[in-house]
Amino acid sequence: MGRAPCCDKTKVKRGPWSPEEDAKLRDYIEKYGNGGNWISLPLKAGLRRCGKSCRLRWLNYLRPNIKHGDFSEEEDRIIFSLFAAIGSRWSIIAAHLPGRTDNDIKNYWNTKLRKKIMSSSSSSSSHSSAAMATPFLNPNSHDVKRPITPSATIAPFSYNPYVENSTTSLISNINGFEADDQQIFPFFNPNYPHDFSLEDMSSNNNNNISGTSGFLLNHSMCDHYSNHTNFSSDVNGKRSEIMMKQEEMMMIDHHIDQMTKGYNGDFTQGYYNNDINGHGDLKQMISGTGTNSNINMGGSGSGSASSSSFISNLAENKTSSSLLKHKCLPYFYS
DNA sequence: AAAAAGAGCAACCGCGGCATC
DNA sequence: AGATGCCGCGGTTGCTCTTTT
Repeated sequence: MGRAPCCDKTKVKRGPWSPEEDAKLRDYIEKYGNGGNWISLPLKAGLRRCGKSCRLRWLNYLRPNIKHGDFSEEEDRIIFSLFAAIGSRWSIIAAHLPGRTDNDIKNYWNTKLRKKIMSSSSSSSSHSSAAMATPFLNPNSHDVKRPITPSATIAPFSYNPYVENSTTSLISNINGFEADDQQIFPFFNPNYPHDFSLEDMSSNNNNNISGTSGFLLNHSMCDHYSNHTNFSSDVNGKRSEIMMKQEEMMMIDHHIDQMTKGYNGDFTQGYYNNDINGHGDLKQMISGTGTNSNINMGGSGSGSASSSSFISNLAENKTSSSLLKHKCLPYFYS
């Protein structure tokens, strides 16, 4: 006994949308929105279409700021990296590519990128972004563990104290990796003989990971740092790994350093801001509460320090137990 | 020039999860 | 607590256009 159909298929039009239908749908949504109910929308908008079809048409084609056309190399790189990290969760990947839809990315992957990977994986020792994603193409691989799906671990939209918007953050979704380090590491980093720290990168000028965007922190590291702050890998009772950009690691490092040295005042003055770290996760990641506790860099407080001086200032404050010295997995996206 | 094969992509389908009753 | 309805997602289909034979 299956689910009842969402609409009467014999009474709705199917197949390609005409310009007239597009105009009706666009006009209606621009005036009234979808009213929180796609099923009833077609009737109100004067369309003989299934509500799901309307939703799809709007989200994938008519919505403002949709980007059509060729993907850039940077977008390729982001897709490869995220695919390597989280697999075929297209909506999450799409959230990191403004203007691109999950459907677009999925199609692009199936028609272009997968072939690119196949050719890349056949060449033996590639360190390319494409090669990083190859493990997913071989589900029987003994070397690689796929992350189990979020639905099997935690609800995808359940509260996550590390993020302000759980629906769009990669960090929230990386919680799907409910596995231990030994499983995660070879999966995520199949092309590197060992893992790297941020310090390795700066001191050795290690070209192998030039272009990396950040690191995957395993839950052991998160647990370690939970001694200093509320920064912890425990989310809703589930252990999880966290992806962080280099500057985010530096900021947390500095925060911990200050606390270790006895500073226990309010970390309210912002050198945290979106301009620097690119997304809004860090604030709650550091504070654990989502209320205040931003890090105080100790500068003028303008919050507008340039990213480079800001990072170098932070790097000078590294402690011996620095986060920056931990071996982590490099990852590659914007 | 015509047929076949391949590529690209919009749209459909059904399932899982969440919200509500 | 269970039933129901809706949304969102990922896999798949099938149409159209292009390339190859």
